[in-house]
Amino acid sequence: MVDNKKIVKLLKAIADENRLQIINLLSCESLCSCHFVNILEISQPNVSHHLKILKEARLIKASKRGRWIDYSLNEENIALIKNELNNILTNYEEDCQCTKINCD
Amino acid sequence: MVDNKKIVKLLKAIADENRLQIINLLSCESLCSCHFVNILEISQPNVSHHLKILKEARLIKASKRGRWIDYSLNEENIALIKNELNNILTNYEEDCQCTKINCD
DNA sequence: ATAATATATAAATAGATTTAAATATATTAA
DNA sequence: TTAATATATTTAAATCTATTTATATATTAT
Repeated sequence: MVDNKKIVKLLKAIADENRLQIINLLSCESLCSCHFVNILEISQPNVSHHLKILKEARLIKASKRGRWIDYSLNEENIALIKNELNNILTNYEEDCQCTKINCD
Repeated sequence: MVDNKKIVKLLKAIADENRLQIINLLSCESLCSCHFVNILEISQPNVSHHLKILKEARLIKASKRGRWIDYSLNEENIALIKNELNNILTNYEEDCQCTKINCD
């Protein structure tokens, strides 16, 4: 049986328009927080909050560059999620918990 | 650019422990609503609510059998969804929206 | 027809998440 | 050292989601 709690946390991390767009934007270049404020047109503390959720889910990583913090995708972990999503959406015999119970 | 709104709705549909377990259970057999009440140990209206969300996301389909309604995975649609999710989490050149903007 | 059962819907509430406003911290520039 | 800038944190408000309770609808069995 899959560890649903952990997967749900990961899924919740990407199940948000702003955070999904952050991931999309980071898929071609690393960016610092200020760019998300401009591009997503949401407040700076809000961006900071979404970045924190993505960081905690280990979907992105941060690296300090002077005054700025560059964010980039955590590719390995994103590959993991991709696998997990595939598993969830794929009929795996070993996960089968058939009840073989009748309704009445 | 990917249609984030639609995808977020899908992700939100699976980003829930009860709904994820419903999908797990349906991966080996179709089941009627009463089974989820027993297995997930949540109220009948609550099960009904979660099934509705999964139906709206077209992840499951319902088929009436007398007094009962059998739920099963919407396999074709799940295959589609899997592709879309893979695209989001994969660095695709054509989706690149590089800003090439400097911080200061 | 009536009772029993499976599921759905509506309304109310509880819980969680998102956002905004204010403030704090850290770094650099003057 | 002081001012400016980038980011984080805290708190409160707003919004969204999940759950419960009560009720409705549909189907079957009696």
